[in-house]
Amino acid sequence: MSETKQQCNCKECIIRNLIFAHLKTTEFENICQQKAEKYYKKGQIVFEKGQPLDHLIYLKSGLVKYYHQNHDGKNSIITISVPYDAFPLLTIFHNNQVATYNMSVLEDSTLCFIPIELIRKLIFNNGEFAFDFIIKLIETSNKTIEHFVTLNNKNLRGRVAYFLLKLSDYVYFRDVFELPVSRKEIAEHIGMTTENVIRTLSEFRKEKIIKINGKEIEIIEKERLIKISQYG
Amino acid sequence: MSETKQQCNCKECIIRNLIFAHLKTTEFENICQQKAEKYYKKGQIVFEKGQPLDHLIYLKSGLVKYYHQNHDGKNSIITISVPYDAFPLLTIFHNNQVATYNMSVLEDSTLCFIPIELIRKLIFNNGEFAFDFIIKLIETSNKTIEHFVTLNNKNLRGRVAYFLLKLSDYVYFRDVFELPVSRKEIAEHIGMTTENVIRTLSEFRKEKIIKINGKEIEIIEKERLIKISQYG
DNA sequence: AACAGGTTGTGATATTTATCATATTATGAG
DNA sequence: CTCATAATATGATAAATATCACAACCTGTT
Repeated sequence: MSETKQQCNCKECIIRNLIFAHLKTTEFENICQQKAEKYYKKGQIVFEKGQPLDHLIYLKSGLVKYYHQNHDGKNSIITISVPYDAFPLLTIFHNNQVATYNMSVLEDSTLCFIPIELIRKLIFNNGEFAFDFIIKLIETSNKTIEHFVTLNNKNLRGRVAYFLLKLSDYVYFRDVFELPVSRKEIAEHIGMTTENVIRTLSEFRKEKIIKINGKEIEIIEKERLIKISQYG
Repeated sequence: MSETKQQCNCKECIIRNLIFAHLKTTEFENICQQKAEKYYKKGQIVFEKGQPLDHLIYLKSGLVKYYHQNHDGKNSIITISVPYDAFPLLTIFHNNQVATYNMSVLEDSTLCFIPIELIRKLIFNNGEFAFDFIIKLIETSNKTIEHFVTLNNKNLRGRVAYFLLKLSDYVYFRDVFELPVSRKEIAEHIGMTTENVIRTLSEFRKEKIIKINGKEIEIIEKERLIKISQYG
């Protein structure tokens, strides 16, 4: 991890439209001055369970995961989060500002750190900001809960199909992409074993639904994948 | 459902300490005047997916469930919610104020309806309220997400044990209680089939971990149940 | 180049869970 | 009260998934 020399001036930052849309100029400049932008290399850990969390950490570019580590060493990936995703809002002000799960970086990423204290003051002093913040919070937590409910109703093939479609539709916006995670991590996200994820991907390949070339996936028959995802 | 004649005067309402701790007297009186208290009988539906939701509906007494209805008619219970639980906060301001899941009443219950518009105004005008609201939101959504992650790492016996312990420790605060839900609903909450929930409860009975008398459950060997829950 | 360690891949087998069938017992409606 | 229906219960079997074993390949390091 290293702070970049050239920090963003925040003027055109996308996050501004998402949760900082209703800040006064001075408020925004204050945030921009106190923020810290940091660059993480693939695989680096941003924070771990038990660690104090006194910044709102949002993703500017790259890809990250939030995950639980279980007693027996197995992980559960709670969510894979794209730039400007609102998930980080769920990590702050929680559990006395001590992390209850881990965050690490799946692809080289730029993260923006904003002191929680600033966010707290904004909530207290700027009702419009507070409202935007609440809306985002509610949307993102319902989305995450929905994810788990959805998974619970799918079998192995359905889960793998669902995961591939999510990457295609919400992360890469195309039908050919490099898997940003290992088969093991897919398993940790959809609640299956690594072997069965590999096997299912191979099945899809044999059925000519997808092409596989190492980490590269090409979705050939999207319609069938959608069918399988819905219930297969 | 029927409105009760004698409405609560809100003076000693527990919710006041939870999310309305920092209201001015006038603000609180305003809420108290505009709220509506309603009584629901066991089994009644409070709202369904697709229905407009323009009230914050919190539970004063009784027990409720929030649940998804799947395409094939099967349900998934997202959470079972006790009085003054913060889960209702997640239901408002979401999806253009249209419900994305259902809510129904597990035991005869008294619900308090507060117009969302009042909440919105409070968020805008009272920073302390907004902050309390956000804290509760974050706590409850993390708790719900944690629930699903936890379940994913348990087998059938572990899930049933976990469910019984939750009822004992967070709902009834004792080791003897009446199950507020059918075996089918337990299955819908922990993601298993009804038959296997029944079978597992019978197993626990045969192993003298619990006693079963219809809906009444008595936990005899709590330590073993905890062990099974942790990983059985 | 050689090695260690992790990832991917596949088959055989064991285990877990779901499904189907059927009986018994509650519960609610009329 | 009586019937219909749902809930509980249990066994037999089928299906899904996990586990174990092993090989091939890739990647980074010395």
